[in-house]
Amino acid sequence: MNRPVRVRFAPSPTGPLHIGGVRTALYNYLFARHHGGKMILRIEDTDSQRFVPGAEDYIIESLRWCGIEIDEGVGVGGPHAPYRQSERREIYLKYAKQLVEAGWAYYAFDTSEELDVLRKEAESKGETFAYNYSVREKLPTSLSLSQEEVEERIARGDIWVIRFKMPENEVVEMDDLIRGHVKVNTSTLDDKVLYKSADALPTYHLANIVDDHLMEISHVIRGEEWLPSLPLHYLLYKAFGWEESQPQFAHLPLLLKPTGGGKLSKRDGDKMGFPVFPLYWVSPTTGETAHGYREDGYFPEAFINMLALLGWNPGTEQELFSMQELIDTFSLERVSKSGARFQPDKAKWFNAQYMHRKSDAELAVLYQPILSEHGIEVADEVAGKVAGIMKERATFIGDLWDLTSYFFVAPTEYEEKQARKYWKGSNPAILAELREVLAGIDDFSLENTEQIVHAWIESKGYGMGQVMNTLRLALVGAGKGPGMYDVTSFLGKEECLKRIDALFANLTPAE
RNA sequence: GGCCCAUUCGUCUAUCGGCUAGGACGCAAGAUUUUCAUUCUUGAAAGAGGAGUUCGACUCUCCUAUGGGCUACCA
Repeated sequence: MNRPVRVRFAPSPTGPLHIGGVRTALYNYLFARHHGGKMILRIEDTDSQRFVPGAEDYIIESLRWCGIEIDEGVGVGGPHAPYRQSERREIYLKYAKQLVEAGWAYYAFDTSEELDVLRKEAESKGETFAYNYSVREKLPTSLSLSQEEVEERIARGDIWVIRFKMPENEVVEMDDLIRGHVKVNTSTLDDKVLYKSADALPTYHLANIVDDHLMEISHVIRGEEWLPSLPLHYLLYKAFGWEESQPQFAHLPLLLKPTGGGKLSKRDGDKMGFPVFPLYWVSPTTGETAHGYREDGYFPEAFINMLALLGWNPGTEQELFSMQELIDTFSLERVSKSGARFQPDKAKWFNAQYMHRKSDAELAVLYQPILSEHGIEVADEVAGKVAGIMKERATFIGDLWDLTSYFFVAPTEYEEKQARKYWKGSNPAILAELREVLAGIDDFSLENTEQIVHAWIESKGYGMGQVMNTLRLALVGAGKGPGMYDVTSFLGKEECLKRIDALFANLTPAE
C-alpha cells in the first residue's frame, strides 16, 4: 500500500526524555524526511499517576536543541489536534465500548488489590496468574455476571475497566520492518486493560491504536520494549476493522548500559560520569538534578551524529554526517537488530571532530561567554582566532580556557617541570640575548619574527629546543601551547618583552 | 517461571554462501614536532558451542548456552 508517510514520536511525560528516546525520535524524523513525510509529536499522558510537570516542555526543548523538527503535534498544532491524549479522553471510551459490543472486549469489576491477592496466591503455589481465557469467566466480569448486574454495578459507580478478550489458541502472524516475520500464539497472552473508569482514561494500548488510526500514521517506529505487545496491537486493528490502514511496524534495538547488563536507564548517567539526558534536568518533585549533553558542552550535531550511528549504519565507511546527510542515507533496512551499548568515549570523539571543523567565527560566538566569565573583553575576531589556533587540542568549548588563558593573562607562576628543565645553565643568558633580538624587530608578524629568530639561533649555534622552550617558559609559563610564533605575534612585541622581564624578576635560575 | 527478541575484535559495526573477516572508538608501538596536542604509519584484537543443509558456511535450519526485553487499572 502506498500512502503518505506519517510517523509519530509519542513520549510519555513522566520525566526527562533520555537518549534512547531521543534516538527513537531521531529515527522517526530521519525516516519521515527521507520519504518526504510528516513528523508528528503526540504526548501520551494517559497515566495520571506518573505525570511530571515540566516533562513535556523538556521534551519539546530537547527535540528543538537536537534539530528534530516537528510538523504536527503538541506545540505546533495540526489537522488532528489535540495531540495530547489527556485532551482527547472523550474519544476513547466510544471505541472501547465499540469493542465490547463487537464481543472483542468486556467489563471487569475486580480491583487491583483483589488481583494482587490472586497473583500472590498463584505465586505461592509456584504458578503464574494470568488474566486470560482461563479465568475471565470465573471473575466478576460482564462475561460471568448477568447483564442486569453489570448495568447495576456501572450505574451505582463501581470501579470498572474494559479488558481485551484475547482469543484462545490462535496464531498471530506479524511483520516487522527490522525483525521480519514474527509469530505468537494468543494463549500466551493476557487480557490487557484498555480503559479504566477510575480516571476515565484509556491505557497505552487503546489510545495508541486509536490515535495512530485517527492520525493516519503510516509507520510506527518505536523501541523494542514494545515488541511483546505487538500481537495485541495487531488484534486491536483487526477488532476495529482497520487492518487495511494498519501502519507498518519497526521495533528499534535498545540502547544498553556501557557495561552491558540492561537497558540504559536514568541512573546510569551520574554514576558513570556521562549524561543520559540531552538537557540539564531538575526534578520538580525531588529536586534531584541530572547532567545534560547541552550543558556538558556537546554540540547538538555531534550528539545527533553519535546517536544516529548507535544501531544504524550507512554501509559505507563514512562516520561524520550532517543532519541532511543522515536524512539522505537513512533507511530502516540498515538498522541493526541487537541492542547497542552506549559508549561515552565515542561521544567525546565525535564532539572533538566537530570542534576541529568549526570556523573561527563559530568558535568566537561560543567562546565569548567563557572569556567574559574570566573578565576578558576582546573582539570576536580575537576570540575566534585564539580558539581557532587551539581547537585541535580541545574536545569541548569549555576546554579552551585552560588551553588559551596565557594569550590573555601573563603567567604569574611557572610550571615546575618546565622551569626545572629550562631555567638553568646558559638559558637565562640566552633568553636575555633573545630579548634584545626581539626588541630590535619592527615587523612582529609570525613569519618575519620566525625568520629573524631562526637565523639568529643558527648563527649563534644554539639548540632550537633550548631557546624556544625557555621562551615558552617566559611567555606561557608552562610546557604547552601552540607554535611559539603564534604566541609572539598575538601578544605583540611589548607584551613579549614584559613577560621575559617578569620571568627574570620572578624566578631565580637554578645553578 | 512463561513468552518474545538477539548473538562478528573490549565497544559500535561491515559482510546479504566463496574471507587473507573490512572500518571506527579505545589501547600499544613508531614517525613528525621548539612544548602540549594534532596528524600519519604500524600492531594486538572477533564469527558463543554443537549438529545439520551444501562442492563450500560468519552468512541458511535446528538444538544448547549466553545476553536482553516483556510479563501492571506504566508507558
